[in-house]
Amino acid sequence: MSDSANFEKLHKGVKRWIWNQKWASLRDIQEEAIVPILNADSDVIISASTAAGKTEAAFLPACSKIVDQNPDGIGILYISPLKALINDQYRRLQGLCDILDISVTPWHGDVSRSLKLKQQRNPNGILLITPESLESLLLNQGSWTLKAFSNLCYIIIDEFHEFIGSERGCQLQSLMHRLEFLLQKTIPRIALSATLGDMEQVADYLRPNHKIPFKIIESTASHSDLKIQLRGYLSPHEQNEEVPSSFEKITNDLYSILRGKSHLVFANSRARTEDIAVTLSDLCEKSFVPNEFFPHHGSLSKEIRESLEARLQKESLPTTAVCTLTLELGIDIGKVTSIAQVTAPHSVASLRQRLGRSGRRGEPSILRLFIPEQEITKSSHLLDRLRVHTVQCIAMINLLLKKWYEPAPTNQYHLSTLVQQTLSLIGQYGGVHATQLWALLCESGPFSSIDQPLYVAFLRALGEKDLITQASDGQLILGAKGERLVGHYSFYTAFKTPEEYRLEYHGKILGSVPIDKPLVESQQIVFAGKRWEVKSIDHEGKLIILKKAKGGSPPTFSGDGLFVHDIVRQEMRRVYHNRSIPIYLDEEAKSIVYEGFEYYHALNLDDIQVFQSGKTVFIAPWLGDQITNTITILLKLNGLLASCFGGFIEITNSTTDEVHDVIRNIIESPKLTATEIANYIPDTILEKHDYFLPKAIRDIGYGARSFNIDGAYSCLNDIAK
DNA sequence: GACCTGCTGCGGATTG
Repeated sequence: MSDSANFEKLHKGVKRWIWNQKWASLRDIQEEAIVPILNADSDVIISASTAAGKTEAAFLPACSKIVDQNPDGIGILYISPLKALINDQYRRLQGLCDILDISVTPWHGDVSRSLKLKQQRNPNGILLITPESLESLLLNQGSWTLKAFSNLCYIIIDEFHEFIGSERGCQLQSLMHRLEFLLQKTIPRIALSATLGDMEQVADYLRPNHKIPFKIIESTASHSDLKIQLRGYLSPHEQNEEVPSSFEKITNDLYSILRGKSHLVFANSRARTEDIAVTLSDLCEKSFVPNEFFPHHGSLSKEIRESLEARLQKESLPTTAVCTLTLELGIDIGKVTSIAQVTAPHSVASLRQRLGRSGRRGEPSILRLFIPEQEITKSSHLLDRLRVHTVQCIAMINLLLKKWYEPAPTNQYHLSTLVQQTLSLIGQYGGVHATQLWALLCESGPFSSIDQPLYVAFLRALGEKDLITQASDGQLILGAKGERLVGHYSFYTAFKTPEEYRLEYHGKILGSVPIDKPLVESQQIVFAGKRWEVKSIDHEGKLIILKKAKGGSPPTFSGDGLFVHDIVRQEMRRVYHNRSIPIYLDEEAKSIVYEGFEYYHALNLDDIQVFQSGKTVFIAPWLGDQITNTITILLKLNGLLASCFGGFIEITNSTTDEVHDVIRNIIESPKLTATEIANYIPDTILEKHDYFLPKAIRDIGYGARSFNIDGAYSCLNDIAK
């Protein structure tokens, strides 16, 4: 530790723990974090990849501080998006905290009541909690919370990037703000984040009102080397027995490439995840070898997922997890040999996170993309001919190498979360004046897009639904319906979850399927990587009993669309324009992408954005889904039969002349606002509590989230020129 | 073409 300038500033117990670890030196982020955290006069953002020692960078100085000051009550509040991560960190912090004689308490829905009671009687040390459990503490135990946290020194937020831009992130911002208001002091926030994009934006999200300064600590340690291969697979036009489909070719290749070592296969959807896992497991059975391919996604039971995570962690048996974004998050599964991505990734940021899972000590990260495309026939669609899936992958890899990542959406209203936070505050204090609510939540809090008149209309709407009511002294209190809503445990989450049926075999729950995509008796399905038949359905108890079977395909899961960003589509256009074929393409992918380039230039898409094919007119904005959707709706409102897919707008039964006329008409007419466009959308209920709001208010949030007016008009202006 | 996260308080039975 002789090269460390700040090591001596740590508490002697902390230094003893570091010596016990036999570390040769502190990592760069750990060294740099010591002074700003000990000073405790600013927020700190520690940004580094997985396994770079972020946890220690935050806790070594933070623990030094609370041991030195020895405050009554809880000294450090750690907030995590995952219960599993709290359990991991609880184990990791034991050794350090034993030496320092400070207690660590995990606090989430699965933690036993006895452990919580112990902490409630004698609050102290470090508390590890989820946002939902913190919500419950503020709402139900306001006075205990005030006492327990009165000497709080730090709030540490793990996996902070997971929160940015979401309803849950907005809830977290509000909870931290409410806690500071309750304690009447500012608590330094320490955010641990992956290196994804603009760190100034991260700081802005960490403390939107900028009450104290922030310090950004980014790891300079470079990522390990990266090896990429993009493999193309053509699906034959006509399905027959002799020619294998691209799915068969992909699963055969996955089997031969991956078997024998440990890997992650990202397949983008739960249905495809199940399909691939069961096909690979069938291949093992056919070859009389033990199965080593297992699915992992959010609809599988906790037991099934945890046993797979444990098998990966143990590293004693070769194990490949075919997974959705569940294994992209920070659960500790060790490193795998390689990553396989089947079909194009949704975002550059998620591709980066997935890559971070591969590359054992000193080994390079290995990424193989398996991208299917359709064989071209006379009737092939424009998107197939342009080979957009393959080109999207190339564009995303280009951006990944440039270290560009999708920024989080800003200026969202999060009205549903505002319903939750308003009710929670009223529940916490018993009665609150409207002006106090607005001052806390909107003026100084995270809902800064909401001005006073809008909030008054919003409160009136809650009153009409009997969620709140006004007492004789003018204070707002919970209405009968509000009491019921706030009193139920489902109130603590900011996000909506659909109703589900549980799937059971031999008394064991395997997982769940959404209720709006029902299964029928004797239907054969694939689930948890195995084949089943539905034996019986108990609609009352929402339970489906399974028996073993031989056939079947995965059930339908529900989900929303995901937006591709403007920069990705612009990079795709650059790829077409340059016609450069990357060296990491295999022969099939090369010829596929070559076909796409030829078609792009045959249509002269470098110069033309509107073109006709038969009775259909296409528009190629080369922009993200948000702007493309906005333009599509503007065209529809002007009488065209427009729809969009994959970044292209398709107008049936029209001509380029007619489309140009309509575009001219749109840009010469008064510009519509996002809210005005949302007025035309019949169903704008998206988030958990949207149902309580009148359409006029809901549309404000919906419009801001779904449309980009300036982007759409500027694109239409370009086309008109 | 479509991802993920999370949750209380109480009654009653059982055990030491």
